[in-house]
Amino acid sequence: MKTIKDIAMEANVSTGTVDRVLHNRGGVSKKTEGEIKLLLKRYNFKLNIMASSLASKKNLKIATLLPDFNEENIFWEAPLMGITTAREEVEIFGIKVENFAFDQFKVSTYLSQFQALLDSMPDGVIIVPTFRKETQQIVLKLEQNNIPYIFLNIDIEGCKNLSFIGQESYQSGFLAGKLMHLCLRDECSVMIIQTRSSIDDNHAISRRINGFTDYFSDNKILIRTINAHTCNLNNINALKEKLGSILKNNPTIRGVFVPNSKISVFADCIEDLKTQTLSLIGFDGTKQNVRCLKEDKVSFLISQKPFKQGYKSIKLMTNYLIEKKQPLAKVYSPLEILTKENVM
Amino acid sequence: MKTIKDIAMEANVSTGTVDRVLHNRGGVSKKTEGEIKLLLKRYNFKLNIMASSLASKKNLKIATLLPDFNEENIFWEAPLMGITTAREEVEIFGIKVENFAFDQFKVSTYLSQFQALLDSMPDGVIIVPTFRKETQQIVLKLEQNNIPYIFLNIDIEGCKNLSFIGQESYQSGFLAGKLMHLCLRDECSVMIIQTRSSIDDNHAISRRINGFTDYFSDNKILIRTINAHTCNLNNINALKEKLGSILKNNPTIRGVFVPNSKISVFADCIEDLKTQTLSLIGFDGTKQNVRCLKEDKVSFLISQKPFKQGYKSIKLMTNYLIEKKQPLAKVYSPLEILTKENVM
DNA sequence: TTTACTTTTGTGTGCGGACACGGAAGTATT
DNA sequence: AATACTTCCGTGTCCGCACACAAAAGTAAA
Repeated sequence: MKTIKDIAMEANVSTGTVDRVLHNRGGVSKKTEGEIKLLLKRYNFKLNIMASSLASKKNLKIATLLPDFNEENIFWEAPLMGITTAREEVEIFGIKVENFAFDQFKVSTYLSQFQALLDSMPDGVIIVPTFRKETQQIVLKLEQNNIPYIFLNIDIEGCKNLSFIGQESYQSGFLAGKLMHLCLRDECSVMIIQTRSSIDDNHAISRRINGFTDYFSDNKILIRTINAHTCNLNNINALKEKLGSILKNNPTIRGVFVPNSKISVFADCIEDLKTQTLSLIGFDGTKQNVRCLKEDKVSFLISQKPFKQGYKSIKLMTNYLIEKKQPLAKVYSPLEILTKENVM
Repeated sequence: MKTIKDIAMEANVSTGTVDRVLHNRGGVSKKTEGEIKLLLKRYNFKLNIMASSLASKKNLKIATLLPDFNEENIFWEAPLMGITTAREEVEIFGIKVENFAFDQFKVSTYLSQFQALLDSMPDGVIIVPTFRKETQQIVLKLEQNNIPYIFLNIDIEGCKNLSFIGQESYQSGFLAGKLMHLCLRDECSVMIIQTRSSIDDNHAISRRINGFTDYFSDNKILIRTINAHTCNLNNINALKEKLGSILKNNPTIRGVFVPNSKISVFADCIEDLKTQTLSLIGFDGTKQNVRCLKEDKVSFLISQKPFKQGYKSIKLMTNYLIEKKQPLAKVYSPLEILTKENVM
């Protein structure tokens, strides 16, 4: 492994000059710069990251902006854990990670937390762009400050984000269709439960539904889908009543598809109704969902490995900040199929 | 973050003494050693790996012993790629990785390649213990030389291996049973194809079969299983003939279960036979198997993420060698379900 | 040619730790 | 008390790089 000193000797210059070329610090004549770059290429020179980050002592900071989580909405815990794991791995490179959390039901907190984030002067930002319009303003400020940013979990087109890390929504719905089809016998109908709330405003949910229904039409499988719209997930009794009446009015329903991460709520409701046997398919391996899987209330979950996504976001940003490694524009997580027999 | 210097100052000793304590180099009085260890604990002192490996310049070496791969048997390519990826990540820590490959059909190459490995004086070894008896001798030599070793993919009980990285075979068969059940309608039979060869001598295959059949008995599902034994996978015509006659004699067969990674071979045979529609379930996402998945010849593959396993083996060994981090005794890969809709 | 200034290059120090070496303190022997 | 050891501990150098500072070389104006 060649060192800077080696290169410098061979180019008949000092290490300082090589250093300047390596970091585009300027102040080097065209001629020597050319010679040095040639040698660098010839030997495929790689900086020794250990020595480099040891010497630099520059403290880079990555800031994250994620929805917060609580008992009811535990989904966002996983990405944060991934971020925390990655944080420990990169802190040795002199990289600090600071997390900001907002209430995904209150736009105002999104904006205020972003302001706090911006005030902390980060060198890179990981962001879950929950609100489309507000995100436009936000990224503008980031771009003004020349701060690179990565979208996590939710994608918004037309931004200059370094990368998007998440799921192929359409395909995940398509996969759900396949699994649902396997669970069903003969002719029957499937209920698709949609939750009307601002947070589902991102297109991911509708893309999942499209993928789901397309699976059946693409494969020429006749099936009736019944769309159920629910609003308040907290009012369990109202929910039960609503679901109960739908199931009663549609006795051919054999499958339930929930295109968001809340299937456990419905699974628990339906369990109590104890009508016909149903196959439930939903998304994300949250604790509650996994419990339902184990209790045979849910047949399949499709997970996007949120832990991994969080982890990756930090790693990619780190690689970009330290080594200027440009990540892929879209980093899609594999679609993981969870069922009773392969969880944990 | 406290440094050695900080600790030394607070203990009124020099950095050298702290260093001696940290590395158990001896030559420190009980009294001062106690004081220093107290401070180390109090501040939860962590060595700066960057500085540490930069200064040490000790070149640790990890050697691997895996079956080789070729056109017919491509499975072992994936772990090796994982190892190669990890190699790049750890070489900065001054760790070299050297790979040795043996012919999994020839015990003699296993032993001779091990000898070559041993001659290279590695500091840690990753090994796929394909042959049970010979492995007993091998690990003895490793233990004599105080070389830690990790079992990859195949587990052998009663050895002092640092860790085993692989799959829960029984559970993976059980999962296969579940998926097979989903694919089947009504009463029918399932053919289990076993390949008689010395390499399947490890218990993993039989555990998979046990898990598979247990799924049906545990869930009180009546199903008939037909065991087909094949020997030579190279003689395609003989294979076709054999499978063809079995299928003809057992017209109720609707599912085919192949408990090793060779399902593509059978899938291609059966395709040509074009008898009844069958659901095929097998293991491992090799190129050929994935092709069959895409061509709808195979319904499901259960993958053990061999790339990841290889990757992890190097990382775990590195952590052990550098930071003396003891890995878990058993590191089980999650059982990944692959189907047409979620590959790639 | 001298002076003033800009461009280009060299040098030195420190990041945190590993380890060789030498020296001080303590113990045993004569 | 002098000598010979052993035990214990401090110092200095180097690892490969970043960066501030100094110095040299080149250029332009007087």
